[in-house]
Amino acid sequence: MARWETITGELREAIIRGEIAPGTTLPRETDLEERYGASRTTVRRAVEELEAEGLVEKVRRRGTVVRRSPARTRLTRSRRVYRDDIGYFFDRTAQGWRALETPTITRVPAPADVARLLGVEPGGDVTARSRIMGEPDTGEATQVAVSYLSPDAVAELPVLAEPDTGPGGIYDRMEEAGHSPLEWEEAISARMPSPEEARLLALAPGVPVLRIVRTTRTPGGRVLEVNATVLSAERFEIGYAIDRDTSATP
Amino acid sequence: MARWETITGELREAIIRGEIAPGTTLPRETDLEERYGASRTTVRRAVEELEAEGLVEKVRRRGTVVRRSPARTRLTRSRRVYRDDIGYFFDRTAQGWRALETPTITRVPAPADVARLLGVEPGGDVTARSRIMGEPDTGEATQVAVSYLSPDAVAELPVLAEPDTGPGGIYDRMEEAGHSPLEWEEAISARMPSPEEARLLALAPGVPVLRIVRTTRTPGGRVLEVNATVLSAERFEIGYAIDRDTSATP
DNA sequence: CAGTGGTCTAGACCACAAC
DNA sequence: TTGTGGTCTAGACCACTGA
Repeated sequence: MARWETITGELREAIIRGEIAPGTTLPRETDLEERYGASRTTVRRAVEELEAEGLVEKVRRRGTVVRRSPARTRLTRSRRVYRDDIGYFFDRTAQGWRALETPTITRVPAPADVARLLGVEPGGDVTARSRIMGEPDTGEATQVAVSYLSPDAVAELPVLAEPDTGPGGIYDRMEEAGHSPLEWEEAISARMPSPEEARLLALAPGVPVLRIVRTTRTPGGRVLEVNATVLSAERFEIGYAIDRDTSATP
Repeated sequence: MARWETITGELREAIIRGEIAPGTTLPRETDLEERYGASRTTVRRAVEELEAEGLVEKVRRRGTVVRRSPARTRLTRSRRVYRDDIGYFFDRTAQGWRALETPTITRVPAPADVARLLGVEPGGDVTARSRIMGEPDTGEATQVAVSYLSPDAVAELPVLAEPDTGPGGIYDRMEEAGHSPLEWEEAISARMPSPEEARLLALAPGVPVLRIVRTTRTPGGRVLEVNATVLSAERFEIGYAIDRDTSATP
């Protein structure tokens, strides 16, 4: 085992056992050098590992602070989609967030999974409607939502590529155009953020993002839109209840 | 901007644009030193960043390889729990995996969120049933599932702390003891793996894990068990369909 | 404004695995 | 076998920010 791994291990154990409490700092780097008889590089390598695991955060002039995990906000995914006068919504708990600005319309290379769903070649440009959602009061960003539009859908309904799509948004426009009732499904995964996502969402190092991909289909099964929402995995979890299939219980 | 950030940025862009194709290698470290006129430390710092983002993987004697993301397997969460002769199951697609060994019973400090659900003090020891699930053929581990048992439940039903809990497993034992029908809910989040999880699941650096936490309650709302399943976020996604609440549509 | 972490250099030897 | 990345040293100067 490398020297730095030994140091990482001892520090990690002390943190998990609570000997170094959340909010307090690890010994400063020069102290760790002395304690372990290692060079600064080695000590820093050891602490970098803890940072990548999301256990500590380095703060200039203060030291390496043991992170306290914030309580996660639960998003309760509706297993039914609801709508009100404004439009469709997919989450009973999302009412507190608002788009912080008008959607940005760009043409971007579709991510591999989105390209597959939209049926365009990987790396091909598609129209994207990007929104940053957050707390209206503080301006704090909590989610980055990008809606990738099928080229066919944009050709049929150019309004989908306008910043303002009118009452009810893109889904109402699609349904008015004869694609009613739309069908949706969602998939949840996670990955490390891009540097831009980390900046927008103010993510600490070592914090992954949850990615919710919602696919919109016509009743015939044609994909009109893929919405990818990215949010801090440290601050959010996605919950749902499970119904018992009583008919099958012996 | 630090010199290493510049290097990271250029390499990242080349990777995303496909100029350095998945499966091929970045220039070797000595070449990067020369190209950027930087020391080895600086070059390595730049590449470490790409590794932490999950974009590249370092392979000895071969070089720094651009990773190709494996296709994700979709777990379709049932919104209903089913059961057959074996017991309850929560996923229509999980049939291919089997426990690779008998459950390990240990007493471990409950993770903070689990402690909260079980109503024990943070850091307090609870009984844990740990299972490694995987491909029966290859022995490859795909999921680590730990079932944390409420102290009350173990006191009432000591069999829950036995490796073999009999036909139907712990849920059948609980229901036989009068807690029928059990109720479940799930929450999905993500985090970076512990070193042990990374080893067990053979995770590359920069790959987070999905964590599915399922809570088992009595009809009266008492929490009997919390099951935490951890799986590679790169190899799995969790999907579900969304039903339309037709009654509410105008 | 001083002390913390951040960046960078130049050089050395090691360990592993693909060739 | 040997070239790749892995580890480690000793030392220097910088930049930010909280005491």
